[in-house]
Amino acid sequence: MVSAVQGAPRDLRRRTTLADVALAAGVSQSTASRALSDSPLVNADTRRRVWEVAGRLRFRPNHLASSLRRGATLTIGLVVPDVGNAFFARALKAAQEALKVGGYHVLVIDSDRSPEGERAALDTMRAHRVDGLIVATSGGYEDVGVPVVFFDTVPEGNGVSAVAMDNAGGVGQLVEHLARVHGHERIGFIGSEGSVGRERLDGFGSALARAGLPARPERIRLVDLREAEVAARAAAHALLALPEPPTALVVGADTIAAGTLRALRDADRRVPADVALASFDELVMADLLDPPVTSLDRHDAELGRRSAELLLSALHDDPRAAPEVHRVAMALHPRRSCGCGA
Amino acid sequence: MVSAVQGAPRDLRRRTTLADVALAAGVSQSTASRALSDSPLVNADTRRRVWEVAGRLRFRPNHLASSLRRGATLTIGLVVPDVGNAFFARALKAAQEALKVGGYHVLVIDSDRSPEGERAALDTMRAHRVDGLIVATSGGYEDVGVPVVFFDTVPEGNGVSAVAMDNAGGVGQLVEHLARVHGHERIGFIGSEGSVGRERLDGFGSALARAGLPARPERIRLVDLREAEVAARAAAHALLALPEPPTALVVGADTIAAGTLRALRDADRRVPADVALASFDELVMADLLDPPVTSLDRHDAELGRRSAELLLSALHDDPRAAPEVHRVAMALHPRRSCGCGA
DNA sequence: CTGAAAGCGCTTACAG
DNA sequence: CTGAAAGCGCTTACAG
Repeated sequence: MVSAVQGAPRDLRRRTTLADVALAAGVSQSTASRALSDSPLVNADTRRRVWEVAGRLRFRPNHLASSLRRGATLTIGLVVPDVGNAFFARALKAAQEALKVGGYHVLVIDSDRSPEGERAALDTMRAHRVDGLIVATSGGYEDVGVPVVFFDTVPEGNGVSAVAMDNAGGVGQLVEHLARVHGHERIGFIGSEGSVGRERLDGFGSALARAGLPARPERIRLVDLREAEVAARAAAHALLALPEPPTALVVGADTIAAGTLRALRDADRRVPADVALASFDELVMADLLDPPVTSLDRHDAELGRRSAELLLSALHDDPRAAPEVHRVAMALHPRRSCGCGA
Repeated sequence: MVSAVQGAPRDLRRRTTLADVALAAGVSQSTASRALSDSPLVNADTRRRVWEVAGRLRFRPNHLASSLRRGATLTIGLVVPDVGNAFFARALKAAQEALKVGGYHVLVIDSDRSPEGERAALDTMRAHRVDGLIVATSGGYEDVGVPVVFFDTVPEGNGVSAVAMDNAGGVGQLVEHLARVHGHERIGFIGSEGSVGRERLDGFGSALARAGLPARPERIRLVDLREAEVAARAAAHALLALPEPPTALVVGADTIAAGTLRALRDADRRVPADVALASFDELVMADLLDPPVTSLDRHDAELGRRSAELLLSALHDDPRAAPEVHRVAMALHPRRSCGCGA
């Protein structure tokens, strides 16, 4: 049976409360509470009886009341730049699964990739008295007074726990592959703004240097991730219009790769024959694209899961445990777009 | 500045409470409360003073306490089969945005596509005293006693509000296009289990009949969405191995399309020359696939947004308003995989 | 316009 | 092992 939106008047069908259970079980509210929390302080028969009555009356303890009283909500706040994005959606899913094991639930708020949005999200988290936070920051982070684990980004400062990809190392692998294996010397880069983008950009610079290639500022473009596909398309067109256009492109995100592929198609450039392409993020269904796009392996779920685990250990084990920064190593997955394969 | 995971001992840095604000502002707690809720019952000067003090002390009202007292949490529960899935992730994002306007926050729980997971999710929602629910059911729904809007699925029974795609009509368009425009007579179907899958399957049957084509049970396969890509690949192989294999395939989801494309590639079938393909859901970056896949347009965000709006109106306007079922009409987006285009 | 007091539904010292 | 009572931090009749 399914409830109508109209439902019954709130007042009549009062929810059953602990007092109701205690009354029906013929014990005090204290005892009922202890019985239901499986306290050893309660007689086995009493416990059984209380549980039985609670079941019969369909008692669901009011989480608000118990949280208020105990000063803990068993709720974790997750702040992400964009829940609709595949990376964050999958990380969320994995974090949620890991937190469920510890009995925690998740309040997710989307910061919309803006510092103000993030501050508003953190405000709400504070009002909801979350026990801990997992934050992929867009630059608006401020202390909420509960344990935090950052993910995706690693903010500057000490005493911070974080789980992030090895951004610089990952981009390095892409550049190295294009340079060493495929002999490219004019490599362009389309990246993103923000701290993750900056790490990837830095990685690009260092990798060029290591490969003995000149750094040419005009071959670098940064886009706003809020409009990545469109902006990347424009950026790619700009790179193709250079007097000496790049023969290979490294792009800093899957959405940027999509925009870039469209630009290459607009401009009738074959990939990889005319321009090679390698993307940091693996594209969804990368193997089915035309051409399949070379990228680093994804670690969406792993990042989510590990952040959750780190937070759980901060919450449970030793609250003063040394903060840890985990960098997830990235592995290259060559496909046709860089020039590999058939 | 960024907080360490260790943080300060909970006991010392007590959060500032309404009583603190009242004390510092030299008013009673009642007046402080009224001032902060912008009640007209309070003197303008008093109000200003209280606000000023609250700001200075960085007062954040405890949402648990006010929810407990007022009997409303301003929180909406969203139950989805799989938050990591693009459709649900985007619908979630849109629902969240629409609910934010009404001052509501969202507690999301993943049911993992199982009735038990859904029941557990609903139990948690009840414990958290959400004010309303948006549910994409996996078959475990039971009344929680708050207004509900279903989305994606339309449960049987009266008095239910729901927003869903026109599943039967959508599949009908795909079949009709393959039959009428491209002349296919042997059309296979790979769909999914569950109520949405059933509607799409039914739509397939009716559309075949309308097109005057025979219904051949062996040309139909249903897969479990929890392993859609793998299962669809196997199902497609099975269809290709039939004595009279289909010359065109209609698939009931984007993930099924992905598995099917891989099977066609395994079997060296060209698309659309050997086998045409049309998918219900648009694939991510559909235009960049090899080949671009014909599908219906996506309405992820629209479904999320409209569910949220329906719930808001049930919550605010008239609690006894007649339940509404919205069916979103689907539009065909022909691409190369069905035989259209260059 | 303001304040003292009750109460939302729990949990947990405290006293037996 | 059990119960009476206090209290978590708010909001809101009720009385002035």
